[in-house]
Amino acid sequence: MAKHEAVTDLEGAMLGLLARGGPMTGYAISRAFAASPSAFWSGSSGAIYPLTRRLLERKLIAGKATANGKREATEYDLTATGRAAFRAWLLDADRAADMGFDPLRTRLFFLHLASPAQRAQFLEAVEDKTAELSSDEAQASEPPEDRPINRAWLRHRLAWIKGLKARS
Amino acid sequence: MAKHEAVTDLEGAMLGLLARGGPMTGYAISRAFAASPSAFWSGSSGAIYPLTRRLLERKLIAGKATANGKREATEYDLTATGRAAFRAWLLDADRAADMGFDPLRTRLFFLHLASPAQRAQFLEAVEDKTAELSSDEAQASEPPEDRPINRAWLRHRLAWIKGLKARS
DNA sequence: GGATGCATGTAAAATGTTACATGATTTA
DNA sequence: TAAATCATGTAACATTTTACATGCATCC
Repeated sequence: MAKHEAVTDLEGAMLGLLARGGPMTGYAISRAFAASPSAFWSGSSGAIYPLTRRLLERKLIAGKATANGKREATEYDLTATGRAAFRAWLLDADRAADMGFDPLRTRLFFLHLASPAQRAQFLEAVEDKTAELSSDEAQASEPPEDRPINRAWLRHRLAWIKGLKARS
Repeated sequence: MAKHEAVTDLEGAMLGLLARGGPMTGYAISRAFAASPSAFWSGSSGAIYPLTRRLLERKLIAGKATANGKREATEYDLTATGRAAFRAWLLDADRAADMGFDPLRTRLFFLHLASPAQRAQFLEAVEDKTAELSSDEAQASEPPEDRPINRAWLRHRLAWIKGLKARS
């Protein structure tokens, strides 16, 4: 698995979208990121279109003109090289085990600097908003395949928050 | 709370380090980020020194020359404005409730594309590496105040992984 | 005396954000 | 026919990474 095939997490996720539901237009990829409940990747056109160009240059994806009804568009799909790069990214347990960026965890390191009342109010608000993310309305915009994964993640996060409240 | 005081998460975390254990030199701030178990922020000098300059310009921190033994250095601490900005960042429940970036969650959306054997091997490896992060050796480099927070986070993550294995 | 740690930075490069811009098609 | 959605992009800007660079102090 050559180093020159290594992809970033955004690239890996984009290749994953194509592996799972491709071929897709740049616009569809953009919408998929924007629909994610995480605000971490905006899925803006300023991120997606330059990225598709780079992946085309590296021959990890290939474009094909299509006439979707009346509207013309370019749909992208994985090449064989792209599929290999995606698998290497997907099964990279070292990177998967990293703690990543968690805006709640980051704040907890400093939460003892706030008053007990502020802490309680904060945890209560975070718990409410987290519970909201599990609601059917919030999940309606997510792809059905993603929902159980996010649900399980949120369930464990709520358990964590409950523990924090009990110990605070 | 004026908009011009709004800080990013890296800025908030840096202000938090000073609020918790300041005053600190740029180098000490850099080491603190580098010692974090999360690889998300490298804490490189190329990130930290320009950031301290920006926060100085915004008057959220103030520098003071010190003679720490023989070695001369500049130590930074929060200003009153900086403390207010830190508190606004710390207690922002909307941002705290975001799902952030989780390299495992990101991969799970696509893990069904791998074979059952690959999936099992992957989850096993991630579980092992996650358990390692809870070990005393791994935690030795973290500040003592951070350890229980990371321990609890890792405990809930391990429960999640166990659930994934059971359902896979 | 050499390695390690403290301390501070810069330079080049890549990445990603917000905002701007255009135009076609479909739906209400 | 007006608004929303599809579709593609660029420009300016900020941030962050990797790599390079320097010099002093301390420990072995």
